[in-house]
Formats: sequence, C-alpha cells, structure tokens
Amino acid sequence: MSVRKQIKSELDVFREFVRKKGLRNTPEREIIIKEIFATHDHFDVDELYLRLRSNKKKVSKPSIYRLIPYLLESGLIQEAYFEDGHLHYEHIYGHQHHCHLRCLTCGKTIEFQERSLSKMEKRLALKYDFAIEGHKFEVVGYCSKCKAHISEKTT
Amino acid sequence: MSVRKQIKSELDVFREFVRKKGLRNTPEREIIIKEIFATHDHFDVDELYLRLRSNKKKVSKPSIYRLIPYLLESGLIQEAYFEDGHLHYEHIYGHQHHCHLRCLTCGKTIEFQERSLSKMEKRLALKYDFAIEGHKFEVVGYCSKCKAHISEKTT
DNA sequence: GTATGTGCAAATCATTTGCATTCTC
DNA sequence: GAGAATGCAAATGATTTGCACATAC
Repeated sequence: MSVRKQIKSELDVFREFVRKKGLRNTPEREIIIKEIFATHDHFDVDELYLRLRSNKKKVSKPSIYRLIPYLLESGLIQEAYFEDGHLHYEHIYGHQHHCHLRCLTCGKTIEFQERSLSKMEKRLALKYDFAIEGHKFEVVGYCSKCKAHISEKTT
Repeated sequence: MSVRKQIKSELDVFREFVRKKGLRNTPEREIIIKEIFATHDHFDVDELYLRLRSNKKKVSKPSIYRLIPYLLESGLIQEAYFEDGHLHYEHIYGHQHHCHLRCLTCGKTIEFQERSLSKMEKRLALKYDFAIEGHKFEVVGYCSKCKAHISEKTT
C-alpha cells in the first residue's frame, strides 16, 4: 500500500515548479493539492470542490480551474478520462504509471500495469520521429456483474 | 487508398440499425452520415456543421447531436479524443482499427496499427472477468518539427 | 511595490431540451 | 395516423473571464 516513499512530497514538487516558472504559491493552492493527494481516487472539479467544502476549506472553483493547468504541467496530475460531460483527473506523482479498464455500464475502473507499452513507444518514436511524452490507454467493456445483466436483455 | 471495399455502405449499415431499433431514417441523417464519410478526417460537431453549411446542406446542430449516440451505437463512428473543450470523433466503419499518435504542439495526428493490443485485451478479459468492447489508445508527444522548436526554448 | 492570485458575479461555449411542425413508416 | 425527427429558441452545465481586493515575493 505504500508506494508513497519518495524524496519530495507533492507540495515540494509544486513549490519547485512555481519557483522555476516565476509563479507564486498560495495557501489555497496547497490546500487544493493536499486534497487531491488525500485519496487515491480520480476526481473532477466539482467533486474536488465539494470535498474541500465538506472539509471546511474555503477555496473557490475558479481557483481550482486556474490551478489545473499548472498541475498538469508539473506532472502532478493527468487527465484520466472524459465522462458525464467533463474531464476527470488523477494524481500520478508518486504512483507507477498505469492504464484503465473501465465498465461502460457501472463506471467501475480497474487500474492495470502494462510494461509492453514502453517498448511500443520506443518503436513509434523511431518510426515517426516523435519525442514521446506519454500515453493514455483506456480499455472499455462490461465488468462481471454488468455483463450478466446485458446478456439477459439481448435477444 | 481503397480499403473501402465492403458489402454494405455506411448508409446501409445505418438503415439496418434504424430498422432493428424501430427508429426512423430521414434525409437529414443520411446527409450527415455522407458528410462524415466524405473525408477521412476526424471531426467535431461544429466543424461538421460548418462543412454541411458550406455545402449548402440544411441540417441543424441539434440534429447532429441527436444522431451521434446512434452512430456510436451502430459502430459507424467512435470518440477519438477530447480537445479544445469538446469531443472529436472519427468514422471507423470500413477502416481497420487503429490508434493515434498526436503532437501536443501542432495537433498533427498519425494513425498506427498495433496488433499486440488484442492479445493484451484477452489477458485483461480473463484476469478481471470483463467483456472487452474496445479501447482507446493515444500516444502523445512532439513531432519532428515541433520537438526542434521546443529544444530551442529549453535552457 | 508590483504583479500575481483570489473570490465573486457575469459571460461564454458546448450541449440539451421544450415545443410546434413536419415527416416516416 | 401515431410516433419520431426536425428546427428554432431557450435552458442547462461546465469552464472562463473581468474586476476589485488581497497577498506573495
């Protein structure tokens, strides 16, 4: 359960990022970052905002929206998937890279490791002369529970 | 250039889908489908709407929005990626499945085949007891032109 | 001290919906 | 002829922006 052994905390990473970019750090930003890293769950802006509210933290939605590009750029979070009309994110700093297996019916998400993808990326980089930054690999289908219900409905 | 050799046209596929579902086909829907398949490009709703307009085809945006779920369900199109605040789609009927390599700077997209993914899917299906429906695999990075510019800027 | 960040309220943009009318089956 | 689909205009929901004030460096 503790892959969270590393030199720098997420806050340190952000502080360094801010310094290098000539930005400014604020208590609001640290509150948001702490909340994002407080659970392993994926999040969307509204969810995160409500989590902050229920913890009596006063941060506005625009502050969250304005922070997200910096969190992406500093590598603390990444876009996970688009669903229900908006993007969902996940924090990635301090976790191994993983891909998602998602149920189309109930939304259940399983994370899995896939080591063969890095080889593939190297091949692509060579073949197309790209500097690969990363990938998004999402497999969708029906989980054990949901696929049972679907086969009932199908003629 | 001609992978487009198949028994049924996209319109036939849609007509059959409509019949099976007890829906109704309309000239507007056929116009939209023809326009989608008129180029190999990815599209978003607004782009498609403008393409239709410039071809003097009178179809409203809501009609496009209302058609998209059916096109997804019938397997004629799929979501390609989320960018600039909205989803982009691509038509897939009559084309081999492929993945995307996309440049983060200029947006240039290269399509590539990846046969090893189907093996991976079979493994996942077994391991997690999922009925796999498909996947979205997008690799991002910087294309040959753009990566040159970036290294200039970097200290 | 300056310029960046904050919160609020208003604006914007993509998408959806209500409704009267038209059209498909 | 009944139920679907269309187009329009209005509503919704996520995200962005303008602005006055606060605050980090």
